[in-house]
Amino acid sequence: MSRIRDLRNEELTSAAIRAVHRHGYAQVTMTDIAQEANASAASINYYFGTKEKLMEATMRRLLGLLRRAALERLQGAQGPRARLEALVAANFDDRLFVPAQCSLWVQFWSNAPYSTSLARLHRINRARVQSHLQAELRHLVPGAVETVTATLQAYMDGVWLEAAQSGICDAQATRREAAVVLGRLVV
Amino acid sequence: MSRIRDLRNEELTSAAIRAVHRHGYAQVTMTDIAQEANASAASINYYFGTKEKLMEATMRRLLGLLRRAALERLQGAQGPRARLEALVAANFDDRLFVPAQCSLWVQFWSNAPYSTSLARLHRINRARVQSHLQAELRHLVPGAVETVTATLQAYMDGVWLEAAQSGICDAQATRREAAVVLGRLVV
DNA sequence: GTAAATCTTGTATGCTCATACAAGATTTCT
DNA sequence: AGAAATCTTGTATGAGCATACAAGATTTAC
Repeated sequence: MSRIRDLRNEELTSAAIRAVHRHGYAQVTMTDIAQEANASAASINYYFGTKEKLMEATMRRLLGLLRRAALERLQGAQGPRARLEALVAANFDDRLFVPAQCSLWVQFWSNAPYSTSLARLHRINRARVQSHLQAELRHLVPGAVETVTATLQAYMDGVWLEAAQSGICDAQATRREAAVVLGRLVV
Repeated sequence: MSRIRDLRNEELTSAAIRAVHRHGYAQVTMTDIAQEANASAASINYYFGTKEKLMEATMRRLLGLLRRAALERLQGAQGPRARLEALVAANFDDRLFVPAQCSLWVQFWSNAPYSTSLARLHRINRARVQSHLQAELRHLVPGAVETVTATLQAYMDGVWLEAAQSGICDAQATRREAAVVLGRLVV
C-alpha cells in the first residue's frame, strides 16, 4: 500500500464519520463527505469504489479503535474482575466514546440488517466482545454467565444509543458509572 | 374524524411499519409503503401530506402501544417492586416486542437526532418512562435511583437493539430474562 | 528531464424519488 | 336519483443522487 493511499483512507473515513454525524446516515451524500474532507466526490469513488465500501471501511476503522482500546486495557489488568472492568471501560474509551463516533456507531448498527457488509462486521464484532466478556464472567458469576453477558452487552449498547441521542459523551463519567453498574450486577 | 380516515390511518401506519422493517428506514420509499398497504403513493400523501408526517404518525402509534401496555400492567401491580416489574415487562409486551416493531423502534430512534418531529417524540417518551421508573426506584434503591434508572433504560434499549439485529423477539422469554436482571440489579 | 504512474476533478448520465395535480371513482347526504 | 363531498390514482415534474468518464494535474521512477 502506498503512503498516500493510507493517508487518504484515514482522511476520508474520518470525514465520513463527521459527515454522517452531521447529516445522518439516511441523508448523507457523497458530496457531504467530500466537502468534509476538502475533496471531491469523485476522488472518494477512486479510492473506495462505492459509497457502501466507504461505509464499510469507516466502520472497520471504528471497530479497530475498539479492539485496540480493549487490548491495551487488558494489558494492565490482573484477574477476572479487573479484566472485566477493562473490557467495559474500553467500550467507553476517550478515543472511542465521542459524539460523532457514537452517532455513527448507532446508525451503522441500526442499518446493519439492510447491508450485508455491515451485518457481517456487526456479527463479528459482537461475537468477539461476547466471548471476551464470557471468558471473565465464567470466573465471576459461574451460575449466570449467559444472563450477565447479555445484560452487559445490552447495557453498553443502550448507553451508546442514549449518548448518540443526547450528543453528550462524557467518557470518564460513563466509565465510572459503568463500574458502579458492574458492582451491582456482578456480585 | 371520519370513520374511514381512522381506518386508513391504521392501515397506512401499519403498512409503514412492515415496509420499514423490510427495506430499512434509509431506503424505504413511499411506493414500498403503498404496495404494502395495497394502495397508491398518492393516497398516502392525501392522508399524511408528507413522508415525514407519516413516519411521525407511525411512531406515535408505537408509543401509544407502549403507553397502553404500561398502564394495563400497572393496574394489577401492588407495591413498588411489582410496579417496577410491570413497567419493564410492558417494554417487552407481546403486542409491542415483535420483529417489525423492534426494527422500526431502533431505526426511528437512531434517526431521531435528524428529524425534529422524531426527536420530540423521543424526548417525550424517554422522559415519561424515566419518571415512571424513578417513582418506583425511589422506594427500592433510595441511594442509587439515578444510576439504576439509567441502567434499566440502557438495558431495555440495548435489548431492543439486539432484537432488531437478530430479528428474534421472544417476548415471553425476554420478560423472564428482564425479571432476572431486575433481581440482580435491584437488591 | 522526461516518461509513466498515480491522483484529482468537472461534468455528464441515468436513475430514483417525493410530491403536485387533475381527472375520475366512490360514498354520503338529502 | 342527483348533487356534493370525499377519496383514489396515473401521470407529470423537478430535484437530487451515485457513479462513470475523460481530461488534466501531480508525483514518482529512472
